Amino acid sequence: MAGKRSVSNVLGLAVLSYLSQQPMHPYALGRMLRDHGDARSIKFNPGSLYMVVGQLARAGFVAEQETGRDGQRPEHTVYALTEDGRRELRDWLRELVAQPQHEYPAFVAALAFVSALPPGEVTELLARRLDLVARQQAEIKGLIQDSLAQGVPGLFLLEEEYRLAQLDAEYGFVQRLIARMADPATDWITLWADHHKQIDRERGRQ
Amino acid sequence: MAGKRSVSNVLGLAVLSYLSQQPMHPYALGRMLRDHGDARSIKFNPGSLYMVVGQLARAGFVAEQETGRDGQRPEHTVYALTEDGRRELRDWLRELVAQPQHEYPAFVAALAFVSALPPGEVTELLARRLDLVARQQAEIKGLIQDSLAQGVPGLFLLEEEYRLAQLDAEYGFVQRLIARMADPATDWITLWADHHKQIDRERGRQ
DNA sequence: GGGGTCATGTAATAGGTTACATGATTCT
DNA sequence: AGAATCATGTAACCTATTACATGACCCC
Repeated sequence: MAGKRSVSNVLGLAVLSYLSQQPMHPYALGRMLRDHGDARSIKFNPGSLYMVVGQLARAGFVAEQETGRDGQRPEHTVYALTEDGRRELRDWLRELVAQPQHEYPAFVAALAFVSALPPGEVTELLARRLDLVARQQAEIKGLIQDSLAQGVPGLFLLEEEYRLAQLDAEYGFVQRLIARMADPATDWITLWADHHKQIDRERGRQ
Repeated sequence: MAGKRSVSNVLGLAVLSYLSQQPMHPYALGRMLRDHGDARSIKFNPGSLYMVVGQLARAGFVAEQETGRDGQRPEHTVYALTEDGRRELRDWLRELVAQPQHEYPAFVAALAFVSALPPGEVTELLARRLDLVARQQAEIKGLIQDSLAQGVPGLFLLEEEYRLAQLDAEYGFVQRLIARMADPATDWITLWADHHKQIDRERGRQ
């Protein structure tokens, strides 16, 4: 729907969202990100934050409101959302909710080239992955339980539930993959072996 | 396992993998990426390719082998994998297969801030997403069928099957989410309404 | 009262994307 | 023969990450 956003880093979305609740200075935004757990959903490092706020300001989505100070701490510039910023926030969210993006998870790349490893080793590696995925699932479940226990409404835990659903699917996929590789009917062994013979031939030629 | 790879862009993994089959020049690498469909798994644009090849060369993973030409086309530099490069390829793959990375899909960010939109609208947007997810599923299924029909072994379609599994999970999640929002027992409505009252209050204050 | 950590940010550097340049081949 | 596309890459620009600087506050 929107050709190209003037600020494309999703960290900007977080900034717009926080500023829609009250004006803030960048450092406070960073604290929010960390404390409110949104740094799990959005890649965050302090340098990028100032950059993004600068971009948002140039685009007219936020405006310097005042430059204040707290006690004898360094001065800080407080930013507020503009009317354009409010529109951008809603429009951006609409796009992200309604339109699935084509993404590039690391595991997809790994699968695309996994035949460069010998099959026996791949089976072992997948088993290790399975274990680590299970740990992540447990961790997220714990996090959700703790949050609910502290009174956080489920509405604010949707990201984590989504991650969990993705991890469940990944777990199943990897399990089935391991089984398929072990199954003699699959017949990847000869294919795989040929592939490696070719690699070795090439290697000899250098 | 590896502290920090000297080349972190996964496009470099694709380059290492192709070069393990035969020496090539960057443009040919680009063609492979496109034609072999790996550009669906790895973000690719021509500029980045030359950059990454340069990084790999500085790191000693690939080396200029000769500078040739084809017909009267411009000269081109052919690169070959080094022994270090072969090691890096295997090590990198091992890491990517065995260790799940923390990722930041756009939809996670959307979910984290979705309460900034009114609930009625969110339901509609989710329904549209559902439709688009279904289309992607169909597209991938078609792609897999076509490839199998043309004799591509399933071993080289794992990425697409993985994507499919993730999309299935996403479809289910979104469906359940829509249902939960419609369910009176969920009781997000008042919460959500309060949230928006606060936003409006804030808006008035500007 | 000295050693950490917090608050606030800037500057340097590296990484990635877009736009363009140039000649060859191919199409109509 | 002119237009379009392919082959090959370079350069300029923008984005993002890392490293550092400075003074407060806090702890023992």
